[in-house]
Amino acid sequence: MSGFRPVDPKQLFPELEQGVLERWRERQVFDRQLAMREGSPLWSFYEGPPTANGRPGSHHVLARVFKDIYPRYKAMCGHYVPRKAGWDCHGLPVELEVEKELGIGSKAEIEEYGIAEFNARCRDSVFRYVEDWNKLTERIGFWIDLENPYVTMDNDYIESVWWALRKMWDEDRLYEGHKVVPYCPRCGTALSSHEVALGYHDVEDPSVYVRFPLLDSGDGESLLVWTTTPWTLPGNEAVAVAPEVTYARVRKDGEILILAEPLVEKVLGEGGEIVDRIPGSELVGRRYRGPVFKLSDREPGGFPVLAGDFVTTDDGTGVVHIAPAFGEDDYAVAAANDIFDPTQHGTLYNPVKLDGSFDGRVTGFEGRFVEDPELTAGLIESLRGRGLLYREEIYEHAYPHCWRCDTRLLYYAKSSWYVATSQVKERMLAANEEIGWHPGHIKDGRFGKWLEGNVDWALSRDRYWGTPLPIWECDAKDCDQRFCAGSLADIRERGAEVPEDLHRPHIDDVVFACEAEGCDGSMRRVPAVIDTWFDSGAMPFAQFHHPFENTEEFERRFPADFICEAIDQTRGWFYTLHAESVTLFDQAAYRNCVCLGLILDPEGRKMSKSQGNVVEPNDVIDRHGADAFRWYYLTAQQPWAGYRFSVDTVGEAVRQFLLTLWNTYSFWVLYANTTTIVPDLAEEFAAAKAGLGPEDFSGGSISVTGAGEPELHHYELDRWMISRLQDTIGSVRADLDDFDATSAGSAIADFVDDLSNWYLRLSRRRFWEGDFLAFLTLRHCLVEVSKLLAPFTPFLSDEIYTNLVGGAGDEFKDGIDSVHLCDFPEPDAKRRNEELEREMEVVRRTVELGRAARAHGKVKVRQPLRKAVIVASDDERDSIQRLSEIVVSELNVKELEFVHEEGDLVSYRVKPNYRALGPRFGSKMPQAAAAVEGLQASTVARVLDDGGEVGISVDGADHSLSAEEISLVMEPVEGYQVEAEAGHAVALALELDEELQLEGWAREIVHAVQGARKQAGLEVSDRIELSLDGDEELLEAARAHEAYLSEETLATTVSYGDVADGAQATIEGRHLGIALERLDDALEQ
RNA sequence: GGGCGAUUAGCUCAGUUGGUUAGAGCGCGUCUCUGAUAAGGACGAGGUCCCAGGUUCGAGUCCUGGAUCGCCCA
Repeated sequence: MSGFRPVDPKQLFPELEQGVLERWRERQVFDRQLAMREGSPLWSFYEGPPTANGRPGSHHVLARVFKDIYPRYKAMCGHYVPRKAGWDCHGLPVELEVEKELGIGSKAEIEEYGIAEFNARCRDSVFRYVEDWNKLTERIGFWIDLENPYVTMDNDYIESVWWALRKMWDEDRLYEGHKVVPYCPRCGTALSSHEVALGYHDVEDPSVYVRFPLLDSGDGESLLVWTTTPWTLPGNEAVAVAPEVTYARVRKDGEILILAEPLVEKVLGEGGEIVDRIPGSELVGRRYRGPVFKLSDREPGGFPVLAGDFVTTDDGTGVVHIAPAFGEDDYAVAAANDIFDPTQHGTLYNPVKLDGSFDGRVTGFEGRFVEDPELTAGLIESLRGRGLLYREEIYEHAYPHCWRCDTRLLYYAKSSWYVATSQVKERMLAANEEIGWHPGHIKDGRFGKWLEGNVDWALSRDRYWGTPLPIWECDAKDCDQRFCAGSLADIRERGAEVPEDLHRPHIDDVVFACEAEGCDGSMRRVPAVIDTWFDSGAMPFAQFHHPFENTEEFERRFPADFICEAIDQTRGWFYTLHAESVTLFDQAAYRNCVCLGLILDPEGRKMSKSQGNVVEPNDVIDRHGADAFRWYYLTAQQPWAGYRFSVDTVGEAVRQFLLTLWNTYSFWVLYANTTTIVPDLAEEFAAAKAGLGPEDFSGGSISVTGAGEPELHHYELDRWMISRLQDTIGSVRADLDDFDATSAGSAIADFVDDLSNWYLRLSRRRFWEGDFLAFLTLRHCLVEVSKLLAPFTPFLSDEIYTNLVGGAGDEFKDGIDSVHLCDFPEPDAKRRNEELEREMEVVRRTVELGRAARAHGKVKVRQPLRKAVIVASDDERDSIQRLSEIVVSELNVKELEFVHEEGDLVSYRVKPNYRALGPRFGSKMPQAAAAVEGLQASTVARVLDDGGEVGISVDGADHSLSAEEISLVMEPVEGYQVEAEAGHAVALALELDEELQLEGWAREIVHAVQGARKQAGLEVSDRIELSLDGDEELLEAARAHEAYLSEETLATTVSYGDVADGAQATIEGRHLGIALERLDDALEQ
């Protein structure tokens, strides 16, 4: 092998990623991954279609990162994971964009402009930013098939949607209802409940208390009525009271007001006198003077008081004004009391036109828009002028607005087409039980509760750019013939031409003769389009044009194994998929759903354009790279918790993890490239000696070595690292199987930290000495980590993999030239050694304590010390002794001494093991604990050591305790310079003799010379001629350790006392002059 | 008004069936290491685990009530 691509330790990741992207394109890695897994068990992913008529933002990156990681993981685990992109095309947002461009704002203007041209513009605008989307998608490494996306406006897609509607029609699940619905007067269309849910804002409305004078009452009594929507008063036709509630006749300021008794004080305040109490039922049937406002077609007269079970005394007055056209309860109670006939058109009194303005009947307010504050003021003024206004106040409440155009919604009686989802509510709830929600509380919480409150889906929209509702009605007066098309063939069968474009207005031109007996009417399409959400919920089958073709493909991929969107889709896509799937196929559409939280700015505010706190994804990527962006999202916290996010927080993710990994990798490559190549034989020999065969190392195509042969304790370090790798692989798999990228990521980060800051730091010397086993171990770990990381950070991991396995010459023995074509690592129990991992933990803790002791004793690590005295239990002592070389060299001491019996350094303390004893002693635990702590520690130690049991007495009863129930803790005796934590301590012998002193100075000199080498710009492998001058004590130290000095600094000769001009150093106040010359230079002279 | 979630160090977050010294990273201060060096390590300061009750031998963890924030609904 011809070495490895040199690695720049200061590599800019965004640049690197461009190169990797290029390589993926050239080698067609994504296509090959798919091809390679074809025929394997399919793992199905559904892409929730975004709309490409806006630019993608950071929150889209979040979704796309999580949509990417699990499919990548499953593909590496051996599944075939096709990933089909999709685009959501229809709907109001698109229409609104076009309206804005055209400078128009009403349906009348659209129709004047022409539906054909309008929809053509919608079609064009849908993909306006698709290039931005495609670029960003590629740039962040989201692997999805953008070449063959499903497109909800395609005829094939529409035909599948029609098929679904026809199926529902055949099952009597599609019906026309006349209902009071939330209605946007600007958009001219009703909204479904999940759309309404999107648009609640807090608003301050004028609320009014209005007198409704009762007829037939001698002394001027009035019902007191409260409303927050004065514009509905012209539509008033009745009031409702709660029959069970007691109402009060209250005299105040010379008039009598009637309202619910519990509300008297709240509404009227002090000074009212209750003159009489009457049950609500007695009010029913009385009449008041109406209408409230002058109407050109209504004579003044008596309007009725009705009983309404929806009337409460929570707020208002307990007397509810009834405007049948403007409220669901109003409509129902009025219909029930024969105020109008719901089956007869025109009997419902509705003085508001579809555009939200009063019609000509509202005298004095004709043509005024009902939500206009000035109109409201005018209405209130009129009430005041006629002495009907009792009080006016500001009422703050949440009121629904149109989720797109922000117009206040009206509740308005309209006819609309519905899907009877409430019929399948129980089945939806049952299917929900099968879904794995992440986080889990969505199932019974937000989603489950939403399903329990299910109401029928208002499907139709009186708009233009959407899937046309495929229902035709006969236009003859008395004919109720209707027809729902479930395919293009259905239309052709009736002798009509199918237009090339199924959208309006072309489909509106499709007219058939009525098929009813003796009817000569024409069948015309109901002009509505359907809720866009129905389109996206239809994607499981419509993306394949099922059932007209690809039915097998649909069946293979249904239901999805995994979907993922932001949590706001609970009532959006998560619901529409579920509702359609249960209605059509009686099962859930997805098996697992990951919900993502919101993206907030660093102050915790929602990111929005108007606040100016939006982070542009490309800014993040240009600065830190896509992997950093991905890594941040994947590991910063549980994704559903939301993110406090800025360009800088992503930078932290880079420094902490990616750079650590990169440094480790670049270290390996640096030394691998400066090391000579030797036969594979030696490599195998060494590996065998370490208990590891060549099969234990991935790749296998490299051979590196040098002069050094590993020492025994190095094998332990290698084995430890390999064992930690198995552990990490196991937990990463478990976490990813559980859709927990966060935990998986932190397991990898922990491993890389161990690799870099323990394994590598302790092994550096082995690398510059050319210890092949160290090279193999580190390389193996890096290669395996690159596989673990491939779903997380696909760029960096592929860069590392291709270089370490393929080398500079791209020589891939097995043809696998990308990490993304690899199998995901599997843990190998044989190579796991938990005992060793525990031992290493003890060693690391000991070293940490020793370092702390040095810091406190103010002795540099470079200064060797005679010994470290370690307090440890027997087990721990064994561990430390087995790995004593590590401790000795890390602490830079000559020897270790162990203390495990009571003595100068340590005393025992006996502690109860609460976890073990708690269940046994229960409420007697405090006494038992006291008894244990009162035991003679050294005796207990001896007895337990011999495998015996210790007796205690609690409340007169004797108990014997085993070793597991008692902790023996060693504690350092006070008064010594030691570092201690629970049960462990390390003390250092701080006295220096001459030998130690000289050795310490020698190391200082090496350090100074290394600094000079570096300053002179030498390569790490350059040999030098070295001259030293200065303090005699230092020179003596240099002479005493000359071999060590030359070896460390690669000095072929060392001379003394003739340094004219060189580097200057000061060691503990003593002067040292250093001159060095690179050997080649020296030879040339 | 209802539902769901959150509240742990200055900041961002962990905290595994309840078990007796509550952790990490960043930031700050003091050292240190250095043939990975715009990194690494040690030490230190910094916590009424939102509050109040309760259950328990024992509560950051379980229960009840409340506060604040967020989301969702009405």
